[in-house]
Amino acid sequence: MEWGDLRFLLHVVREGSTLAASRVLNTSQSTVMRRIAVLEGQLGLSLFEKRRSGYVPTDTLLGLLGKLEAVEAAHSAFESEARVICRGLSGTVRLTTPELISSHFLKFPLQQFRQLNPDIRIELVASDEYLDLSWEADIALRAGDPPTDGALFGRRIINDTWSVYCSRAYAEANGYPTTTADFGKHGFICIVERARPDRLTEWMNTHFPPDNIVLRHSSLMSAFFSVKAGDGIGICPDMIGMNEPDFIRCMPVDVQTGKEVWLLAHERNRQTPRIRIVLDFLTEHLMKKVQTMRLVMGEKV
Amino acid sequence: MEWGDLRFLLHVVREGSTLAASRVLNTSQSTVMRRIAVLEGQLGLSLFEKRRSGYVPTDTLLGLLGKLEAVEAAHSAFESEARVICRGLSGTVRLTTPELISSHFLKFPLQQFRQLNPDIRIELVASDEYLDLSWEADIALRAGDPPTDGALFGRRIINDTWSVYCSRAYAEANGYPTTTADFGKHGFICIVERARPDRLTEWMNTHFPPDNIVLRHSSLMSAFFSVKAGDGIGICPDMIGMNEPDFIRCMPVDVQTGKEVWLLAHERNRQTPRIRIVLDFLTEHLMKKVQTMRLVMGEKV
DNA sequence: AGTTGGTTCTGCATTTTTGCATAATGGATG
DNA sequence: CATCCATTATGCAAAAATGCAGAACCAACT
Repeated sequence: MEWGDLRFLLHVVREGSTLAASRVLNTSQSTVMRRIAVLEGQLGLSLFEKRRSGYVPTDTLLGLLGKLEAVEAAHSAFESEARVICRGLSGTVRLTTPELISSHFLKFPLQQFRQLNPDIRIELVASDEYLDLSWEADIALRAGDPPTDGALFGRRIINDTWSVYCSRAYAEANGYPTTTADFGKHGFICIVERARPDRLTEWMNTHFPPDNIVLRHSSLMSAFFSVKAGDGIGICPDMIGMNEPDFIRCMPVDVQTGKEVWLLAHERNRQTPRIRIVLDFLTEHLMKKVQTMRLVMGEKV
Repeated sequence: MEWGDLRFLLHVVREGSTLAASRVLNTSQSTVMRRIAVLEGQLGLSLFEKRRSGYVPTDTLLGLLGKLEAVEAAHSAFESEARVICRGLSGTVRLTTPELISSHFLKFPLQQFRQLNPDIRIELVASDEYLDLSWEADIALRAGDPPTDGALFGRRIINDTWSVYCSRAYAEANGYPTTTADFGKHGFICIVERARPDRLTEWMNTHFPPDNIVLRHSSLMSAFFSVKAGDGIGICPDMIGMNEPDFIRCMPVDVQTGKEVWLLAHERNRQTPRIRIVLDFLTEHLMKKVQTMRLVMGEKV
């Protein structure tokens, strides 16, 4: 049996047709159909009920699904491990961080790092989703709940506090509020949550006057650039807002989210020299920034 | 990455060269070499040190070996499960037993069975090696140590006692011994063990006069046919010898091997109708045979 | 009833993979 | 030193797999 046929099988089960599966597999529909046919012949089993509306898995196939998924998991584990080894051999460190932190906060320090360490190549993955630190990335700078995964190690950088900010241009033109009582005279920029609203969303819904919301953005990133453009007033993590020279901090967002910013890596990389070098550099850089912020904001961060 | 390439990789690791691996894989040496080359390109890793004496795995590849073997195991599990399902759907019962028991002891009863149960197809696998009853076979009739695998169920048929036998033709020409004191006047057929000698081998080495050993066979099967042909005197399990009309039992082999004959199946097949039918039929048949043997040999069997 | 948009399945052309034959290399042996 | 036997690696022909185009079917919609 050709092992690759099982990849075709898996995708037809998942997508429901040879056509849809061919799109995922980046091949032609007739190829998928033929590979399934060959597999059925070799196993001596009917795996699908072929209909014009698609391929419907038989009970026989459903009974094999667990084993099939285990095959996929084993291949994924192999490929993941191969990628980890490949990165190690090439002297690459893969760093993941949210979009905003990536583009706004790390660009300059990473330029510095590259000058100091030309042998270490940092591959930056900007993603608002968490990456798996056992294989998808080596280091994460992430904001969120404190980590609970015992296989990770690292340090807490700062509490993830937020404040209301506007741009200098906006303030010069309109003034800026220092209490929520002043909100009525200003325009606001909202961040629309796709997921269930969290406490920050609730705070905005409670305090931003509904009639004064001039823009709604679907991501923090786009909201940030809208505030920076002077379109209105919005909320922003202090770690970003405090370090943006064009921003004026109006007032704190008085919410206990429990979120923190952490710099993390996988336990097995604790002794990996090139990963430690990047971690130590980032830690030093970030702690200096945090000290500066503490001078301004006190112990809350 | 083409999943099938990992099969090629695994076999090259195991066989030590693309040529040897091609034999196992039933393909050409150049195909194997090219598939490895493609895989190395895709992974961005050097997997082998290519020498004229063969392919030597790199440390990189050795580090991936565990994951690679897990891929193979996952595929094996899938294929095994598919075969089990296939057998079930076709109404086949796979019965395994040693060569001698198979050809000599079961041929007639299985003919009877087929007449009584035309809907159940028995696939007989004659093998002196144990087959895995979770997937390789459904039922085993095997002689050896009592089973310890908790996943198997079945019943003990008989103690695996042995005796010295000769053919009727031999006896008519030469008489036959009833004690080891008579051995000096006869020719003997030995079974040469490949593995470490067991108690039966020791018994033969102790009692068969070295100068009187006329033939040495590498398997019980060939020794059996040699005895039957009248070439000499040899040992044989009573379960076979007692049921061979052309054999004369000279004397018992006075050795406690601890071995027994068992009829076994996997616990998960306990309620599978077609497997139960075969089990019940064989049990009945074998217990009748055993009763007959007990009349002759007493409680030792 | 006709149209639309999804699907499966098939014939044929194109592309890719495989196999064959063989050159080249290196280690073991006489 | 020559020979033998193992191997890897490569060019080219053959075989197999794939992709394309389209027929046929079916359900949903107008």
